Amino acid sequence: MSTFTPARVTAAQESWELIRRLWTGNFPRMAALFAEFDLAKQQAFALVHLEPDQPKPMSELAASMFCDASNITGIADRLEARGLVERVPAAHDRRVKTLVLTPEGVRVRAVLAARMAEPPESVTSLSAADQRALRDILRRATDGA
Amino acid sequence: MSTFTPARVTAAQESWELIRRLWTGNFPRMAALFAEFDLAKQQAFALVHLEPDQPKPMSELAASMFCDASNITGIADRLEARGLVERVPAAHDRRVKTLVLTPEGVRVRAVLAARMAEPPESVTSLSAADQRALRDILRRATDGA
DNA sequence: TATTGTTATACTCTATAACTATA
DNA sequence: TATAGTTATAGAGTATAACAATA
Repeated sequence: MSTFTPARVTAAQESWELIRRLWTGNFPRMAALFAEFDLAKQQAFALVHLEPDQPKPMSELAASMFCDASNITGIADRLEARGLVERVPAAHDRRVKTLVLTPEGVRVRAVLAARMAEPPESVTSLSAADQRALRDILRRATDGA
Repeated sequence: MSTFTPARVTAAQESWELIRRLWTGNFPRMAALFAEFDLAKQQAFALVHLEPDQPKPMSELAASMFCDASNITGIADRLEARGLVERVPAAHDRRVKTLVLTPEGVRVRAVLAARMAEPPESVTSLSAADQRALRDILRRATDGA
């Protein structure tokens, strides 16, 4: 165990610490991926949060990204300047602007999402039985959530 | 499954997606914790990366945090201004400056680390058997790493 | 010559508060 | 009045490049 956990650890605490380690261990891989597309981290996440043919209100994106709505303005500006996203006013409420992936945005998002979904070696190197058991337990854990 | 994963998913891919969901689901809790101590995210992480009575060279901290060394200057400045950290020149190499937790830094770090190590409800609500199985699989996954 | 930490620069992200246009 | 998005502001993090002190 590490720095981040006390001396006596429950199975839940140790699991959480190992999950943290698994996740943060992937920072370099993610950073390299974003750099490859010359996208800032939040731009990449915003892109992946958008789905093809599913206009998403900016306020909704802010909620998904756990940030204030005012931040989305700038992020959308930069993605729009790159031609990856378009602002489309909502029909039912003229205050709302939705974000829509452009064809280029759809392409970039597909690659980003696929690469981000690739499990790290720590997971793929588990036995098939462990992989299934891990999935089943995590399904139970995230069931209500 | 979500946005982030393709239609046909292996157990490893789904596990990875569920881990992502578990981790990002904790953003609000972490944000609230950092706000409680009036610390920016990276300041909190830097603090937790430091251990009592273990002077850490700034360059080493940069490596742990996967960021450029130049960023640590500002982060250390702000932690030092708060009285949580001190810069102590290394004896063996006068180019190196180490960061050391002050007594107050030790106290704050202890609380931060403990709270960050608390597993989310998704994990604690698993059966005891599932918690142990999860821990064992994750141990095997992160074994080499 | 190479390395550690600093500085300068330019950019991105962050929340808050004030504004606009709608509702 | 209330809400969606924008703008302005101030602060924080980010990498790059140039610099000082030291090795």
